[in-house]
Amino acid sequence: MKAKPTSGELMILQVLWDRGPSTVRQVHACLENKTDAGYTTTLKLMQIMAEKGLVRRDERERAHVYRATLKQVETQGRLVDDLVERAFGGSAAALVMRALSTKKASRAELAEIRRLLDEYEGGAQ
Amino acid sequence: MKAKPTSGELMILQVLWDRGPSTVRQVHACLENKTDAGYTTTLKLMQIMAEKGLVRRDERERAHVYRATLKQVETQGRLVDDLVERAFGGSAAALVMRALSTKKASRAELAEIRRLLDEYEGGAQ
DNA sequence: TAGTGTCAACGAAAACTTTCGTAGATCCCT
DNA sequence: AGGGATCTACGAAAGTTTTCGTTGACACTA
Repeated sequence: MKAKPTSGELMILQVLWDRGPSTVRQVHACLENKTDAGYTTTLKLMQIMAEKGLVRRDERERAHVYRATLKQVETQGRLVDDLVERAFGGSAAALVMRALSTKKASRAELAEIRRLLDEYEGGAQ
Repeated sequence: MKAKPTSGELMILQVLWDRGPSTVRQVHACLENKTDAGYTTTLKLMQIMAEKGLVRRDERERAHVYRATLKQVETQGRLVDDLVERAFGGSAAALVMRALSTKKASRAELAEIRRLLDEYEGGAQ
C-alpha cells in the first residue's frame, strides 16, 4: 500500500490524528488557518486519499466520517525511512545527527533521547 | 530560493556531492544502476535544476560542468526541517526519537550522537 | 411546499515532475 | 572534407498533485 502521503495529504492526516475520525467539514475548518484552499479542494483530496487507502471512511451518515488508516507513528516511521534513504544514504544516525545539530530540543527531550540511546546501546554493533 | 529538491533532483545532487562538479554524461553514468531513465532525461532534469538555482553550471566547455549550489549538509538540514514541520509538528526531538526507534545505528554512531547530546546539554532548556 | 444551506460526486484545469524524441551544433578521426 | 560520436536545446507527452466550479441529492425551516 502507498505509504507516502504528499504534503497536502499529510496536512489532512495531521488533523485526523489530532481530532480522531472527522468529516470533511471538520477537517477543512481545522485547516483554514494553514491554507486558503476551498472546501471542495479538501473534499477532493480526502476522496483521493480514500482511493489510495490512506484513509477509510464511514458512509453511513450523510456527512461521511474519515479516519486515518495508519497510525501517526507508522506514517512518521515511513517518512523518516524514505528521507533516510533518499538524502542520508541509508544512515538513520546521519539524519539524527543532522536533526540534532540543526534544531534545539528541550532538556526533557534530550533526556528522552539519552534514554533511548541507553536502550539501544546493548543491541548495536 | 527553492530549497527542496524532488526525488529525481536529489539523486542527481547526491552524485554531484560525491563526485564534485560533473558533466551530464558523468552524472548519468553514475545513475545508470539506480534508474533506467535515458540520457536526455537526466539532461533535462539538470537543466531545470539550473533554472531553479539548485545547481550552477559552467558553460565554458562544450560539455557543461554542473555543481550543486548548496552543500549536502545544508540541503539535508532543509529537508529535515521540512519533515519536522510537516510530520512532527515542529519537534526535531520527536523526529530523532522516531528515527532512533525505527532504525539501528552502529556503536560508533551512537557514541557520536551522545557526544552531540553532551554538547547541546548546556544550551537547552 | 418553496427556499436555503450542506453534502458527495464529477470533471476539468493548472501546476509540477518525469520522460524522451528530434534537431542542430561541435568535435574528432580518417 | 566527410562521417560518426557527443553535446545542448527544444518541445511534447505522460503522470501526479492541487485546485475549484458545477451538479444533483438531501435536509431543515418558515
